Amino acid sequence: MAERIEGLRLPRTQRRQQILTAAAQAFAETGFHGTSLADVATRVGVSQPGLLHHFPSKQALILAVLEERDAEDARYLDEVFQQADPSVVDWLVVLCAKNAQRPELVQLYTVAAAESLDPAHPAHEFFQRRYQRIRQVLAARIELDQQKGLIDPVHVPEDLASELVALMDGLQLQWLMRPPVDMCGLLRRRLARLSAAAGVAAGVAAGHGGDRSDD
Amino acid sequence: MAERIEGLRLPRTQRRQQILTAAAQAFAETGFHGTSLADVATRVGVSQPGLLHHFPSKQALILAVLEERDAEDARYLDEVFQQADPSVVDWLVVLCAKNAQRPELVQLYTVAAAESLDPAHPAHEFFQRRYQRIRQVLAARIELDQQKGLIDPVHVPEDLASELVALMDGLQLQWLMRPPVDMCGLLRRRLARLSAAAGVAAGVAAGHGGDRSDD
DNA sequence: GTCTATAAATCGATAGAC
DNA sequence: GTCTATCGATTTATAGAC
Repeated sequence: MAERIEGLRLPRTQRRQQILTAAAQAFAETGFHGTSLADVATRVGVSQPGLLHHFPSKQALILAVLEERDAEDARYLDEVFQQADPSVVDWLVVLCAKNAQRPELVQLYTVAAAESLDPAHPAHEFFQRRYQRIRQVLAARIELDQQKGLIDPVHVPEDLASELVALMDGLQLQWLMRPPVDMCGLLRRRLARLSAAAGVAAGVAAGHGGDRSDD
Repeated sequence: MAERIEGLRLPRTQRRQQILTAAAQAFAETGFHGTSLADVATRVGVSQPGLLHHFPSKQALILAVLEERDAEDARYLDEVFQQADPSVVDWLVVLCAKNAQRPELVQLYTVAAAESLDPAHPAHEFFQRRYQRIRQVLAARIELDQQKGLIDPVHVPEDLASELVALMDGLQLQWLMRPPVDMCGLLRRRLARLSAAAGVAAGVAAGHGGDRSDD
């Protein structure tokens, strides 16, 4: 958006938002090393030093992009689940449905997470902390769901959290490829077995199971 | 390995192997765009034009690396399962155990697959074909296992194939981070439920299930 | 807040000697 | 098969005018 108008002066926050949006797209497509500041600047319609006026370095730019998107996500999920704290299944299904509407953002995180394995990558520590945090939050929710009888108590919460995060990451990758897999459908079916099994176990009590074997 | 000896002349195939090894490490660490030919050349102990004598371009180099490693993998798996065709569970467990011994290679594929989402990436078509092929092969094996009663027939083979590939990819990513997750342990436990469930279903016949709820 | 100009380094790739 | 030399383009970042 926005045709190039040379030297047009914009309010600080507005220009910053433009830059963050353009940078997110660029980093998603070509990664950190494959993206030049000139790429981003051109998308915004600003000169490359003009871009560096708002973010002091390329490293600062990608970190700002990642943190801004995380904060945006947190706001969205807080809004959807205002009062009640949702079950793990509901939480992940809503998140996946949201992600299905923004492939660029999913690609940004897929690419950046992989790149960040390099200790010299600017987002290396960011992603290490992020994965620890996500697993912790998810494990805590799993434990709550287990107490409510929504998830089979045989699962170790931390293990199931790692598995579900892995599944989502992997499905996102294949969903971004061609032909795309049915990311949300596959996740939903996997999650349905978690709750269905616990429902059977909790509802029928112990001693005799349902007809459905397993997943 | 190999301390730098200027101008040392090596046989074609040997030098090519050196280059492929060094390039695999470099691309794994910093990705395609983040790796320079000079990086790779220095690791090998050769000049940058000397490197380009063996591979005509950077693009040709990364493609050669990826194809060579795929072929190596195929040879290894053929060797392990010489006569019998293994079950899906055995096949994936062996593959995961092998991968656990070579984090650099796992990282190469994790990073390259994510980068390759960009249509302009040299390995874009390579990875699209690769994922299609892997899912097909895995789905065919799943179908065979289902006929043998090793895997619950409720699963759509193509769907389970996508899910297992996703799980492995995602676990690899978390295994490469710190703290690392127990990649093979988590995979094994997930796979155990696939076979245990079918075992129960097949062994006890239909109509009444076991005590174990689900996964 | 945005620009032009430019520094200083590095990139992939080629030419040609040995 | 390997090198030195080099081209031409691109990179991040800074200096300073407006």
